[in-house]
Amino acid sequence: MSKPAAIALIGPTAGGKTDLALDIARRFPVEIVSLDSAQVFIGMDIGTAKPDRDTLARFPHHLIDLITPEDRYSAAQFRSDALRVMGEIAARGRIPLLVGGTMLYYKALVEGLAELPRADPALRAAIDAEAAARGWPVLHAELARLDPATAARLAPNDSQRIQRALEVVRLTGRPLADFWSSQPVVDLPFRLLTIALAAPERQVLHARIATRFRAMLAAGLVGEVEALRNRYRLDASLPSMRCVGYRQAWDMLEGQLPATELAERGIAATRQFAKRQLTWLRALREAGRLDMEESLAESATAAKILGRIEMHLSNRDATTPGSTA
RNA sequence: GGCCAGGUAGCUCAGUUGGUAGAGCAGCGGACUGAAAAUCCGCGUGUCGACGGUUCGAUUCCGCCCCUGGCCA
Repeated sequence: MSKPAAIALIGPTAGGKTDLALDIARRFPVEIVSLDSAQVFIGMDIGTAKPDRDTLARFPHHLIDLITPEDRYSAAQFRSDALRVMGEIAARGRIPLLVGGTMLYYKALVEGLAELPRADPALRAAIDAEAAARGWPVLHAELARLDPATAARLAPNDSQRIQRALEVVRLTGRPLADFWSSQPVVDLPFRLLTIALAAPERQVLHARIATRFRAMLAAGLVGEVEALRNRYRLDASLPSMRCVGYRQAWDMLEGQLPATELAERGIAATRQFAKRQLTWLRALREAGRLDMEESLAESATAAKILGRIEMHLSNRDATTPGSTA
């Protein structure tokens, strides 16, 4: 019994993933599954570079527009949603094509996660209040008593991870490492072909990022954020409003950022985001996770990738070539 | 043309009572298990505008020149 095929197309922002995904969708019986932590938000369209209505009508995307910007999503939620949706697609006789740049989600899907308690908003609020009063290093010191191993690998100012580690240990009485060591080894129920769309030269990537962000502003990004502020109860600490572009537009609307600096700040934030994605990509390459790594700089690249996908799809089970379907 | 204030890292600037200089931002590298487009860690040699002079030694003092901004003609 061979596993169904699936494809993942990952790469840095502004790298050309979307266009290539549509090429693939025209050629093969795939359904696109978004691998993107920002496109899950309803109403956040311009700044997350969601495909337009016509494109979405022709090529339905899964796992976009799942929650409002008031709500929170997570890697664990993604993993469970993605596995469900991928199973449904395969049951229809089609092939899931994951497309996006949220590398933690990719990793969570492929490697799985420990069986940890989910986020507890009340506890997090309490921890935030403590941190505001005493500072994160103090909480880091507290963590060192409750979960020394985790505290040792976290910096005293790593607010988010200190908070999470404290949350887990206060909720369960067990340190994080405990959960990690009993984490089940994942056997992904798909034959996954992972294609990394490598960034072009840094200069070229930066130019593309600048052009794209200016286009977002021209398309009304600030108006989009204003409309969201009017419609929902939002604040600057929400994950939605911390997304690249949205954070800067928010700051401008709050009078914290001069309008003349919006473009520059948004572009810089996007570059920094892309750089972190590239660090992930290098780590994934070194871990042997990438089946193929191509740059769109060459005109022949798309054809090469399509060819590789064709091979992957015709190969019913690469690990046991002799098996019958 | 005269006077004043400046010319120091990619940008904005600090500083050196003369011993060749450091912040923020940007950039680069890294980490990453329910917020991940998040969060955090590390990395600072640059003709100190040019040319002369004084000095053991000048980015610092002096002279002259160039450039920028402002004011006055």
